[in-house]
Order: sequence, then structure tokens, then C-alpha cells
Amino acid sequence: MKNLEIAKILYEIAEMLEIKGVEFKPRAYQRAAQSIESISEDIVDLYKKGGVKELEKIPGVGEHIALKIKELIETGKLKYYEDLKKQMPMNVDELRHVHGMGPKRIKLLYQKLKIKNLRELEKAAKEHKIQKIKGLGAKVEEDILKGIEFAKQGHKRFLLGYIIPIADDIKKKLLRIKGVKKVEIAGSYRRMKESIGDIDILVSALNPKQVMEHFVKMDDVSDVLAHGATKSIVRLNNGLQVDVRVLKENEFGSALQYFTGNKEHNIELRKIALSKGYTLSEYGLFTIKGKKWIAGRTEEEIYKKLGIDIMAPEMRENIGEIEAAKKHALPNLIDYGEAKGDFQMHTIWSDGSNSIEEMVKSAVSLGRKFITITDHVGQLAIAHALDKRRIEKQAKEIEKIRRKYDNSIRIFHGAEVDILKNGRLAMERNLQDKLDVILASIHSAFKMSEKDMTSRILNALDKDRVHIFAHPTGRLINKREGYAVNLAKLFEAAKRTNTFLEINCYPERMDLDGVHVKAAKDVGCLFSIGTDSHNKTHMNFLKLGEAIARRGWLESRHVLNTFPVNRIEKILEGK
DNA sequence: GCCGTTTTCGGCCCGACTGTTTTCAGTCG
Repeated sequence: MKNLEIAKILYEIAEMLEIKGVEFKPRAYQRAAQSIESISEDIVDLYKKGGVKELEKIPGVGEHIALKIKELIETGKLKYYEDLKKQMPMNVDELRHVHGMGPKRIKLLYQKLKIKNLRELEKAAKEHKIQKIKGLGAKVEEDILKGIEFAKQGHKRFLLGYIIPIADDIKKKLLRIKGVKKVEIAGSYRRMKESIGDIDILVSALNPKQVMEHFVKMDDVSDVLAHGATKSIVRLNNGLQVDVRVLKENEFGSALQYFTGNKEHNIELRKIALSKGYTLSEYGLFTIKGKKWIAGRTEEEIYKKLGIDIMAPEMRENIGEIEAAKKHALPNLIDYGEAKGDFQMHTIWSDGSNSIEEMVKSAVSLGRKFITITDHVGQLAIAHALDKRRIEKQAKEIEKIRRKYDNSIRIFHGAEVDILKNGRLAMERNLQDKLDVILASIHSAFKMSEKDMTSRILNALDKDRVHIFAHPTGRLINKREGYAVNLAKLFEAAKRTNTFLEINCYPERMDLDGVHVKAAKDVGCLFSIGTDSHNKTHMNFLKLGEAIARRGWLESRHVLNTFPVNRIEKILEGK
């Protein structure tokens, strides 16, 4: 049983309790679920290590939820959950994903119309039965139908790498409206989360109404979901939801703080505010008595008044940053622009679409100090994997290009080599020794058991010349889960063998992610960033890698890409 | 059900927008 499976069950329990009208418990289950989602340790390992007591150390997990998790791990089932489901004739999970369907309406529609699932909800709406219920109306019915349409398309999250240009474009459009002074994009975009659900934009302007008018009429808007005096929400043609709020100047900092979140981080902050006799909202920090305004113009002054250090938005996930900020022990994060080069890219030699020289030219124009050509080697026929003969030929071409560009950039000759099923690299050892950088990765037999996959990888790290273990979990966002691997053992092996863990920042991969990076850093691992570029425009993804590093609390000393090139050379040669 | 610089009981984050209403409940973030 995996963390995400357990979290999902806890979320479902929360939803069912909400429908039953139980107070406070839903929040408790949600909080526990959220917490379990965001820890990097395998919850089964935690339980094996220290039993129920160890589980209770997870924030939001107390005695009772810990016992329920124990039951899930040991029996694969949970009686409390099964009993709740028996009391709940409708498919709560399905109905909850329709925009506008909350617990109260799910309950009401079951009581009045016996609606149990999406299909029955759609039927009732089309037959106009919903608008006849007291408290609902024609508009609600229409919105439900729209919500069903959207839910049917699948509610995948959008990839940060592809959303950044769209968000920046909207920002530019808003800045062009007369009277607009400031525009900031908050939310998961500002936290640089690898996937985002919607975009939250904050505007400081003299004329809120006019901003709202312009915003809902932008090109590319397919639906207006809300249009108020200071807040509007639209959906773009690609399905992305965008929220805009207009604020007064002395609210801007508190709003930016609030809408950056995440939610759990904010809840913790508000509790701190209450403990100090303040109340915190998007409109500012106020005294409880008398509602006197204390702060809100900037984020800095809010954190300061709360007595804690301000941290980078990327860290605000309630995974320990507030405790660190209280103790003035926040890390000195790697900055954007500190990664001076790239440790993974492909060319027309394997499955890329640009030549080596085109990649080099592009890298030079981006100011990169080094790049690494890492075409595929191994069994990936689809990727035109290289064999020994072609690697030697490629080496000659790289040598030629090096002479041409020598002063402007260091070109490492590397390869991304498959780790075969038997745990050996698909490249003979004496050839490994001729290359500057060996990336090893899994591209086949994904479905091995965790035990077998773990020893497959560890074997390669131990016996072959592996500088970097690439895209360590193998996940593809929205497409497939990673393969089963014991990350604790992997991290320990990476440290023992001086293997860098890759932060692969191709938008679909973003692998490792921030949570795993933080866990690996805590055991002493080091990292390399690779864009995994398959054409020259992909090299721009490098800053996404820096973002993951920041989300994983890394300092520049943890990231090979920030080292001077001659030091990188020494480190690579040392293996 | 969880949690503690108001500690083992009594709280639990806060506000905008919408639709269906004549003052508010429900949903969302």
C-alpha cells in the first residue's frame, strides 16, 4: 500500500464525513491525507520501523488515524471506510469532481432525486429535474452540465514548463490596461510546483472594474466562471482556469502571501497570528481587538510581525519551513541563474532534432558555460541508440566542434546508458572510461517488483562507472507513475558511490521532484540538473531544474551545475 | 480527530462570488 493510496482513502473518508454533516473531522482527515501525500518516506517503511508510534509523528496523524493506517497496511482494508461507504449509496468521489457539487448538494440531490453518479446527474440535469428543487435553479442546473462536460475531459493538471509562457503573456496583457500599477502571479506557479491546477493573478490598480472588464474579454477566454467587482475567474480555450483579483496597495503583500499559499502553510501562519493576538487574511494582519491594521503592504512585514523569517515561495508547502523560519535556520537557497550548464541533452545522433553544433550554438547564446551531449546508448531502438562504433564517430565530431568553440563553452561527451534488466549498463566498461560523463537510467522492464528494481539499480551504481543516475523515479506526470523502487536505499547507495542524482527538468518528468530532493539531501546526496533537451528550445527548461532544487531546499553547494567548470572536470575524471 | 508559548479540553482560517433568495447557504480557493 503506497502513500498516495492511503491518502486517497483518507480524502474519501473526509468527503463522506462532510456529506454526513460531521463537524471538524473532515478537516482532520484532509490534513492527515495532505501530510501523507507530501512526505517522501514510504509510509509502510515508517510503520515497519516504529509501528503506530512512528505514524503518529506525521503531522495531522494522531492515535486514531494511525490505527486506521495500521489496519490498511496490515489487512489492505479499513472497516471504518467500508462501513462509511455502505452508508453512502452515491459515488462521492465521482460527483465531487464536478465543479459546483459540494457535499450539501450531493446529499440533497440524492435525497430528492436518488442521484448516485455522474451519469444519473447528467440525465437529471438534461431532463430539467434539478431546477425544480427548492434552493436550486436553472442556472445551477446549467452550471452542473458544464461541470460534467469538463469533468468528463479528465481533470489533469497543467505542466509548469508549458504554463509559464502563457501566464507571463496574460501578465503582460494586464499590465497594458490603463491604471494598472502592479501584476503578480501567485499560487502554485509562484511556488514553481511541477504541475498546476490554475493560475492566480493579483493586480494593484486604480480602477478595479475596468480591469475586470478587460480580463473577462481577453482573447482565448472560453468561459467566464465569475465576474465580480474585485474578483473574476475565467477558463481559457485550453481548459486552464485563471483567477484575477484587484487589490488596494496596502493589501498587496498580504494578498500575495495568501494566494501564494499553499493552503496548509497559510493555515499554520494564521494560527501563529492568532497566538500573537492578530488575525491574518488576504487583506492584512489586524489586531483581534479593534481590528487595527498592522501590516499587509509587503510579505516581508507580515512574516516579520509574526516573528519568523520570510522564506522563498518555493518552500511554502508546510513541510518544515515554518519551524526552520522560527529558528532562523532557513537554508541559503540556490538562486536562479546559478546553474551554469546542462547535464543532459540529445541530438540527431539518437532521438533529438538538432545537430550537436546547433545545440552548442544555442547553449552559447544562452550563456551556458558547459553542456553535456548524452545521446542514448542501449536497447532503445526507437531512440536510435548508439553502439560503440557510432560513439567513437560521435567523439570525433565533438572534438571538431570543441576546436571551433573552445573558448566559449566546454562540451562534455556523455551518454545516457540503459541499465539492463540484469543490473548492468548497456555499454562495455572500457568504453565507459572513454567518455566524460555517464548517465544511467531505466528505460525498459518498468514493471519489476520493488525489490528487483532496487537491486537492479544499486548493482549498476556499484559496479559500473555511473556519474549521474538520471530521472530517478521514471515518472511521467499525468501519464504514468514511476517504477517501484526503494528510494531510501537508492539515496543511500547514491551517497555511498558518489553518484549524483539527476534533477531532470523536462516538464513531463520533473524527476526527482522537490519532496524527494529534500529527502535525498537530508541523507547527504548531491545533484545534477539536466534539461533532457530533445531540441535546442528545450534548453530553456534549465530554470525549472533550479526551481526543483529550491523546492528541495538545496544550496548551490549541493548542485554540480553551479561549480566552476574546471572543478566539474576534476570531479567527473575522479570516477 | 488533532493539537498545545491561552496545553489534555475546547477550540478548530477566512472571505468573495453566485444563485436563489429577501438575509443567506453553498461552494471555492
